Amino acid sequence: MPEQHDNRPDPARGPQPSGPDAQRSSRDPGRYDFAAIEALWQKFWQDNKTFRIGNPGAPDFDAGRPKRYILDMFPYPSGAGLHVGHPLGYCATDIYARYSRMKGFNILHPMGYDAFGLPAEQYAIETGVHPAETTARNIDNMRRQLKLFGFSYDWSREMATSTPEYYKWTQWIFLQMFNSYYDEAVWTDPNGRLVRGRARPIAELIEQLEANKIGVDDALDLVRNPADQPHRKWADLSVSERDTVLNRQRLAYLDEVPVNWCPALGTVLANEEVTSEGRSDRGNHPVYRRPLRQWMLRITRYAERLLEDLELVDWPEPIKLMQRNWIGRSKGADVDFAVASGSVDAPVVADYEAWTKERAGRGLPGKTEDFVIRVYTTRPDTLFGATYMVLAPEHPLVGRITTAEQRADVERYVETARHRSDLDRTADTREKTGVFTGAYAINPVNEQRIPIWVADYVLMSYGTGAIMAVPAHDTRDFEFAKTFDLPIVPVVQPDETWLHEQILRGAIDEEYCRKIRRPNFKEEVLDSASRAAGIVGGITAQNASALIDGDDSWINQVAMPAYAENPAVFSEAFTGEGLAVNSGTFNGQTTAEFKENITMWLNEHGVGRGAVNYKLRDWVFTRQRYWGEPFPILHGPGGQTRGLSESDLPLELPEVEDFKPAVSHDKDALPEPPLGRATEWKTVEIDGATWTRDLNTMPQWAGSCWYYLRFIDPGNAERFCDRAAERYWMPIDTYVGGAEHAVLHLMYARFWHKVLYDLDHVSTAEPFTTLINQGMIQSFAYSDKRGINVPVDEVEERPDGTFVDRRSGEPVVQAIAKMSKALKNVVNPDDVIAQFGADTFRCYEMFMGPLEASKPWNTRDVPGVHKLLNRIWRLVVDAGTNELSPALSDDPPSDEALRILHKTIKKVGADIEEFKFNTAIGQIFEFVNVMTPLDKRPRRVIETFVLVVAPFAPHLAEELWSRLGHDRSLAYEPWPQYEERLARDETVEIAVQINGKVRAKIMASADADSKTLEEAALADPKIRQALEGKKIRKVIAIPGRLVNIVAT
RNA sequence: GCGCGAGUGGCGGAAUUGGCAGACGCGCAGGACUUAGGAUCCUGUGGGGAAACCCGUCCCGGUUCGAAUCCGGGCUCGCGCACCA
Repeated sequence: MPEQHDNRPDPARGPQPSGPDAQRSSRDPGRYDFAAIEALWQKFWQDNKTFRIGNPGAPDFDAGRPKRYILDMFPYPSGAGLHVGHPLGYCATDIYARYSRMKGFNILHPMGYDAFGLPAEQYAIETGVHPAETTARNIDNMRRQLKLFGFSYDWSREMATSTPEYYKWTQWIFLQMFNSYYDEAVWTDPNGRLVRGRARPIAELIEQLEANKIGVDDALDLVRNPADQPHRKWADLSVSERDTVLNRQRLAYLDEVPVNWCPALGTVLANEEVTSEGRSDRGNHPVYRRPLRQWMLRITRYAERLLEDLELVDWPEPIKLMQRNWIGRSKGADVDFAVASGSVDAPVVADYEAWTKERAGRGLPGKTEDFVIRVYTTRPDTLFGATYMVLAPEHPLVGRITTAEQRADVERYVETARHRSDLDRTADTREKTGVFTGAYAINPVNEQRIPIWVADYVLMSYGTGAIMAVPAHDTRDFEFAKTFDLPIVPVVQPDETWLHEQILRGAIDEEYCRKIRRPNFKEEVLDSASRAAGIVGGITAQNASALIDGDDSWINQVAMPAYAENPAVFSEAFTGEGLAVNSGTFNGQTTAEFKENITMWLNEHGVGRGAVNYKLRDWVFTRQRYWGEPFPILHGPGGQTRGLSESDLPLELPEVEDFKPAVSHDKDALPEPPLGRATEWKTVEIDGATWTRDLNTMPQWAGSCWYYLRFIDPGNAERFCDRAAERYWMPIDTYVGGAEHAVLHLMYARFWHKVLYDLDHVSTAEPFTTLINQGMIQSFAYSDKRGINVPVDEVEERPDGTFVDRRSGEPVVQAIAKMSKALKNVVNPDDVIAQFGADTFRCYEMFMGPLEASKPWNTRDVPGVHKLLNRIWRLVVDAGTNELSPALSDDPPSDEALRILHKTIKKVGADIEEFKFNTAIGQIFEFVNVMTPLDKRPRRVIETFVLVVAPFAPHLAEELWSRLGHDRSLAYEPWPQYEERLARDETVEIAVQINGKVRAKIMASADADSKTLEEAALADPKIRQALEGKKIRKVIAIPGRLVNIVAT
């Protein structure tokens, strides 16, 4: 707890207003001079370090108090500064923090800057100004703006991710990942939960390798049980082989992954930056998909835990759902398909019978043989319907199994696919393309030879990059099979409702019917359906309803046979569940039974097993940029990698003259990132050998993955943060930010946190207990009849509610949109504060509506809130004299005054706890509405009310508190208590309904029971009149609410 | 296409989660005080009707004594994912 703040500012000595206001102030000495008041108190808070908080162990720190860690998502210091959207969340957390302080919590409420990033670098490329310089300037401006709002941050903890003191620890955490592997064993975590798998120091793995408890196979993958499997010993491996083995286990590892490479821009582009023509969004240069050696983070190992632990946090359900979808867990089976003998020159299963015999009883091998295609499916129950296979164009087997006759076609196809961007491949058109490889595989369940195709609708990045195609029951396979005339065998009986709907919707593929020379198929089906249902004249609008309501036998007589004969005549595949058909001994089983049984069968025969898959991919962690954290890594002469030791951190960003990426017109040229120009920095001599530094930088997410930990102990030079302080402050109780970070930032930060947790560096499994997403602040935008945007401040509303361009008088139309320069509807917080003050800004944004909702800024509404603050001011200060208002009275407060006060304390407190600030301010309005007309205002009531207002309008509240005679800041005054008895009305109005319609209102005591209410209601003259001649059937009386009389 | 969320006066939004729809604010109308007001204060303000009353929470249907709220179907808007096998 900070010590008492006793330097009470004297308002008379505070900054004196000047300019046009000064004149008015001489006539209105006691007016609400927000500018002076806000400057005064901001200086006071700063001088007195009012909001500074220590850590456990500090002399003035009371560790006995409960804590709240209240955090905003920190901003990127852009050149444009804060827009009105930023402070929305900041105001909310500040109100909550100020309130919580008054409630007696120790509050950690810090602010900083996510300062590495592209805009500063882009600016440097264009102007030559160093990003550090731009960033520092932008931070200064943003700090200035943040301070204008009077946020109660502990500014001593301010920091930026781009300083070496900070990124030293970003690099350190990266090294933790580099020096760790994922051990799959189940363990009990420090919180007593059973968890499968955790990060462990890679030194532990090396120990086991050295002790020969773990071996290595020919492909340099781990052999877990070297006792009964052939393997190589660690001692016999070369340096680079060892490096490869470890690289495959590290949580931060190097891998060749396909990226969008633009040689002309000298950089990798995100999918979003590539046009559908496969060219760069900026500059229209060609883009190639090429494998590039990248740093990767093995987040996929954490997929299950990231999914499961969503149960531990209190987040908005939609955000949890987005994370679940992003992780994309699915359950199914891996199945091995042997490439058929004689179909290709490559090694194949010469003797399928012997091969199956050999596999039976042994389980699925960890790795596939050369001549085996492994697929993943969520529907192993449809295996009998797998009539062909598809490999992704990038699948390594494509080149090997393609027959000589098909080679030219396949190669051409693969090359085209390489040039299509991911975006294009997944674009809406989705026309199915593909080429037959000439090879066949054997379906393990029925030993049928099925053709193997290459098609780009199969993605190398999901599952195994190969699928078994079941055209009858998968939408994509269905389309593909129809395009290329592949057989479609139904193996799941569609349910009647589905068939019913297909026929009635006329979902029959007429084009396909013409193709198979049955052009009248649709009519045939519909006719016989109608006939079976006893309807004459085919299916018309009237007859359709007869079909719906009538006899369903036509489904079994007509639709089922039509489907069984050829499912392709329908427009859609049946992808639902149902009973198995055409599936040998499995016929008749339900989908669920079948899945279970076939998985067992596959297991027994050594051709498959149950499997779980995730959409989540490992995180590409490399950027070919300058303005980011350098990797603390050295590359050796033999291609081996080594991490810097902790004592060599931070590895500082070198100075370079030119920030432009190296540009080339050779698509195969290797990129040289800007760091390559730091010739001195680039290389290091170790024992006579030359090692090279990694020339890439980390992505912008890196710094924000752990900043919340640094806030706990930002000055610590020995550790990323003090252990005891971490244990006290973590987890973050309340985290507020935009929903745009629902997936990436929040997922990445949770991942890093779990790694640190596994390695015993932090004490909680999850970093963010409660998450709140503030909505977007939109703005009205106006456009004239030519569609040209008209600046907001040039638009005038006319009495009839229409809008005109003030300059031309032409009508304009109003729309609600994001704020943007192009729409000329940006609102600058600096302007609003200058005109109305920070307290007004804070209250206005909170009053706009629910925090989570997107809502339009409407400058017209701001004066209303300003007026509220003005009225509060005048409850205390006399406008004419600048003295305390003569209406303030020391007489005992009236019941009315007490009731509104206690109601207000109760409502505002409850609303703040629930982040419902809009209704809290509504209640403050009500208090002022009741208090204003009173000619005697009880001083104690007003004083208490000032405390209630303080979290929302802290400058105003401090000033009034001070004028009311208090000599210390109210920041740590206890939040007032309310008495339930006083917060309740004694008598309430009760609505009396007859048959649900209000017919009368009666006054009753608030705690009158049902019986009393019923009697009072029936005694009411209006009710008696309305009930005349009617019989009362029932009376429902809800105490405190209403009475409903049911009468006929 | 799949998933999620939301539709309430002229506008922003309330409604104890099934109990008087429209709290509070803006805007608008009228009034008071003022040399003046973009200040302040008071009154009114969902629609229709002279009134008694009637109609009203996107639309249609249902459950219930009672529905903005729950259920079924549909429409519109916003967001997320998008050939994930």
